[in-house]
Amino acid sequence: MDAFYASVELLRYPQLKGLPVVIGGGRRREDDVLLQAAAAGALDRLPLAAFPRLRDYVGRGVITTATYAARQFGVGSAMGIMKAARLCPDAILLPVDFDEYRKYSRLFKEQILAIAPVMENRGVDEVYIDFSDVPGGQEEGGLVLARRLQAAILAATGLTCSIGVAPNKLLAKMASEFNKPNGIAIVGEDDLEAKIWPLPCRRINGIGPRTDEKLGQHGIVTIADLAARDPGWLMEHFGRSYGAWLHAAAQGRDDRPVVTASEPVSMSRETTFGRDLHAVHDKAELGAVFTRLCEQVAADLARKGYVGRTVGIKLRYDDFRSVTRNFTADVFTADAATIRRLAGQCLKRVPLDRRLRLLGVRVGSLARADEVAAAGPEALRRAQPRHNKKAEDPTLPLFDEQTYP
DNA sequence: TCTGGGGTCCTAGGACCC
DNA sequence: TCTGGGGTCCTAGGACCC
Repeated sequence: MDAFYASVELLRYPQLKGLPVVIGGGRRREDDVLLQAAAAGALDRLPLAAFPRLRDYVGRGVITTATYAARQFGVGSAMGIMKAARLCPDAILLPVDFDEYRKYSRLFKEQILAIAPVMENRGVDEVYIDFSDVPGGQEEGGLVLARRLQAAILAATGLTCSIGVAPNKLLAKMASEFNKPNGIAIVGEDDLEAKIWPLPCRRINGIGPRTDEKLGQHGIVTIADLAARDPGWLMEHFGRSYGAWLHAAAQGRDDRPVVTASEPVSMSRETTFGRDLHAVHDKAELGAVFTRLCEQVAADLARKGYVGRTVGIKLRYDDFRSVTRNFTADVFTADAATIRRLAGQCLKRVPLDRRLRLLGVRVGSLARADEVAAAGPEALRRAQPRHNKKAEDPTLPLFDEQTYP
């Protein structure tokens, strides 16, 4: 979807069309004007002067989406809002509204599923679709079907999207970037040299800033540069597995299937504080946040019907270094108090001499709650407990009577 | 003026088992 | 006195993605 969050906001605030608008940060007191207008049902009549501006922002947020008009100023996603405010102080800043984006996410995916049922979710605004067995999917190299999808999505949501059609996911993803916004690009096996190789390596989905930097140090800038390297050399410098993948990706090779269903591996909640907190000095505040995060993860697990046996914490110090601690128990849980107690044990294993800017709680090793319950309480315990010194702590419960009363 | 939140996958080393 | 091979599970950190 094109500039998805921003485009969804423009549906509510059509008067912002064409203006530099960015989405980011949390809701602030200054944003109450938007809430009041929403309550009055007058969002589309709200005068421009009433909207919060980037220059008014105080805090630690980042930009999640910028309209194309805002991008003209060099403002882009993942950029700190304070930095963006210097580039374009007059840009309108709207708070993120995930519920609204999820609503439109469901809408556009419904449209796709009705036409092409083999669809893989890649987050709230992106999917892979297998055209292979869709009637007409091969017409004009996929162009006909792509147009049909765009039309259906626009009619149902008022939103535009960009589609890349290619023999595999790797190339389709790159192709989808070629004609944004509201574009279609078709890339075949024969187009590799002309359309893919001239691109910078960073455009490959799976090459991030770190790898790009390292490639650059070896004089590898474009995908053509990468394709020209010996696979053995790549494996030496980037590891057996990643090196082999880099080689294959540069040749446009990718045999990953379109995966239509998947189970979550973990669920987590984390928060960055308005100011850095000290473990001793701000103990009460920190403890309250910690408890709330555990309650939120527990609620997420319950709502989605999962239990987990690995509880972990993440914290980020004022110097931005992060550490994590995990603990895998013998029983599955979705209970906030149990999660809080296990996470608390994790917290004791981490140095707390610096101020903290972020705290997070995670539950992993997930299983479906109904399946675990059906297996019976005895099955909750692992048949043969692994050696895990912390798991042998006699103060820890053998059975989670909160989750399985 | 620093740098969100929610995820996945991979790696490397240690513990343990057969 | 020296020291297997294959495997699983767990932890911590890191790269990457949306």
